[in-house]
Amino acid sequence: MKRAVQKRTLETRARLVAAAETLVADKGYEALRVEEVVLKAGVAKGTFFAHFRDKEALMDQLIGARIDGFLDEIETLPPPRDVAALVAAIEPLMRFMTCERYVFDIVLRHSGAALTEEIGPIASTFGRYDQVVSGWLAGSSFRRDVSPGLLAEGVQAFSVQAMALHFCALHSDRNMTHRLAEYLEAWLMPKTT
Amino acid sequence: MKRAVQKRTLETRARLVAAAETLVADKGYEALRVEEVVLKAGVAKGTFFAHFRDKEALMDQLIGARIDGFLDEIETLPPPRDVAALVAAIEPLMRFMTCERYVFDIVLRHSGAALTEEIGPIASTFGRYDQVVSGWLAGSSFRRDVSPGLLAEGVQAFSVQAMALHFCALHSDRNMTHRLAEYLEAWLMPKTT
Amino acid sequence: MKRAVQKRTLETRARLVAAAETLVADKGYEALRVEEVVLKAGVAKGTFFAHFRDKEALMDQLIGARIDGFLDEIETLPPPRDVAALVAAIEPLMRFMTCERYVFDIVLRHSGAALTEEIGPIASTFGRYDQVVSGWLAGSSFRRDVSPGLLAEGVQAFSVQAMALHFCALHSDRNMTHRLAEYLEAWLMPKTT
Amino acid sequence: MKRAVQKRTLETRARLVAAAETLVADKGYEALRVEEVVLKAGVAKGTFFAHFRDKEALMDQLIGARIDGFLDEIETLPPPRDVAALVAAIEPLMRFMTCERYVFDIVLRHSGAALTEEIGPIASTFGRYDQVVSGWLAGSSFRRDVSPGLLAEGVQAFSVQAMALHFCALHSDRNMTHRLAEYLEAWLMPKTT
DNA sequence: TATGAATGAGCGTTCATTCAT
DNA sequence: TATGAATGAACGCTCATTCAT
Repeated sequence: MKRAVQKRTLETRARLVAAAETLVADKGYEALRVEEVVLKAGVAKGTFFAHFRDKEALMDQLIGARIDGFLDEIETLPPPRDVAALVAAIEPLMRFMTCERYVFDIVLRHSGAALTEEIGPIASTFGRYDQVVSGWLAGSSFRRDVSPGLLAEGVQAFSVQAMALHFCALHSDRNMTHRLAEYLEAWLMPKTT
Repeated sequence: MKRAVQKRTLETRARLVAAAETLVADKGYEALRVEEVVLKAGVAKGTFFAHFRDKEALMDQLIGARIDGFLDEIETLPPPRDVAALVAAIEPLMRFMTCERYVFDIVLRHSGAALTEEIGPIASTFGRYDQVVSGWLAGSSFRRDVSPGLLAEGVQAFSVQAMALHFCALHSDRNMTHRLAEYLEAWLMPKTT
Repeated sequence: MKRAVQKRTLETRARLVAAAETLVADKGYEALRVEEVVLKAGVAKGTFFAHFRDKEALMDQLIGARIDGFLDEIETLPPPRDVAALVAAIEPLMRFMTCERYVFDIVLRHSGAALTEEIGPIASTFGRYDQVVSGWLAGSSFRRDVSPGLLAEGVQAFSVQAMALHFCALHSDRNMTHRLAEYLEAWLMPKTT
Repeated sequence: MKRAVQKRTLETRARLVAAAETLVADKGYEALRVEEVVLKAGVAKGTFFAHFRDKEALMDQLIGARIDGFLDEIETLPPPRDVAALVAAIEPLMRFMTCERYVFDIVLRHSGAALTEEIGPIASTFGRYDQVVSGWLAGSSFRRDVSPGLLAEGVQAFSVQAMALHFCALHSDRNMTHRLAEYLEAWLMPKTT
């Protein structure tokens, strides 16, 4: 009995998410309006707020799902052997995160939450991300004098830095990944001197 | 004649800034309202926008000035010999930048602008910051296999990471600097492998 | 200079009130929607709330103005010589106040506020009302063993009672005034023990 | 079989009422939410509306029961000999009715319903109240030139007036009863002139 | 009877920004 | 430059009530 009810709930929630995704695909994340979402989903406004604490919660859900998709993709890849491969693996995800300044801001705002108790969709992806990268770095030819976990955190820090600069400098596509590559070369490679 | 006008202009601007600073000291940055600023400064709302492109421009001014103050302090310090000293030197600045999530967000938003043409107060401070840190790292016992400029960018990336996590994890004061120290140990020390 | 600005303000306010009055004439007070008012007045929603604290404040204004109109009428009348004349004088006002349950409720809610500092339009009319009735009762053949002011308060109390019952009992028009007449006969006439 | 069902029905209803009373004792009448009632009672929202036509019906029930309690108390009293005694007898009831503006509004809304067919709990209490007061006034030294029934209605009218003013004027406790005493002195006492 | 997800209209609010004077 | 009324698009929220199961 409880199941049946939950089913309806899940359906409604799915309808809201689907409607939102359609709208995002059309106009982007920043332009998303709660009004339009409920209209397209064919539900009442109150229903929206019964499912999502606020608009930001929907964004968390939406963006988190997208990131998870990229991580699924990334997890299928073999551990990168060098920085170039690592950057290439991460690139699609970074490109998504920087598709809109608005998206990047949201991601950043949730980036550290992984350490808190109330973990939302985006925050969870950071956990996955760390695990994946840590795994790669654990059994690799990369630097080994520090723990893979710390290395992974550094990769995250440099990724964020590269993405942040992406919004300021001349927006050539190459810059972001090139900059990241340069960072990681210095961060991950065993001492060559 | 021109001078007289400029003088009045500067006075008005100064009055606005002073009013804003008083309000910030009282309620913090996020709670600052243009309404209150013009009220306290004794000018009309329209006047505000004759002096500042938008509210963000005032924030830029306000926060930039504070950061510059910290940098003045930092520049008087002798080059740090180890990571601990480096972290200690940076700490007051980091503490200010994380006094409010809102402030941190603004700082981040302007952090990369240094590479752009239109450089605002906050962006300028990043330039100064980079120079100071680069200078420190240039003639030091820290890692030398990469350029001081790149090293400085790394210090910035890790600082941001540490500050970002500060807002999520359990907010003990120690965490932020400890985490940064750990990062920088791995980033700045000559690799021993 | 200040005057010119105030003029615009007053015009806008007048436009809002006029729009509201048109809508009320059409659909009644309860059906009044802020949305429709601003639409008809051709102003932004924010403007409405810059002029009226909330919807209730507009209602206060609207209903207060109507009551004032009735009081203007009442003031032109000669002091009533008997209860029948008194009731007849008051009747149009009572009829307005009971035109909608919603209106009566608002009037009641503001009825006693005359004694407070923050006196709104409706509350002010109660002051006028009291003065008018007191004046009538002062030099009259009505009961004189209590002050005219107290007598007037009693008239108010019985009017309210009659109106309140109007909404419950069988809604014949005669009831309200008849009941009031009966009350006032007992309240105002010299006691004959 | 029917009995068993009725029993369960009554139990559920009692649970709802008990839950509501607890909540009211805690936060007052106005803050009562159906949501919280069903939560505390451990039933579904729909169940609430299977037992009460609407929220107002529960309020009617709740407040009516309280008033009945006061009337029980009042009925044990000997007929008051003077206005002071009468006011003292009524005072606890008036104090309850003015414990919240919200309560007073509800009471008022139901006050005249006694004359209608569909008599709810609160309306019934007004019937009792009228009977009690009429009884007191019937065989008393109070005014006798008008019927006890009419006198009782006047007492009601003045009580309402006193209570209404209680919400506006300076909220000293004395005002309400003092004002009522003054009213009733003029309303109930035989002509003294 | 019981369930509880869904309804839904509308209010209040926000506040940086604009523009006619 | 200065003025300050007006803008305006959403968001959040409310919460009693309904209805399909």
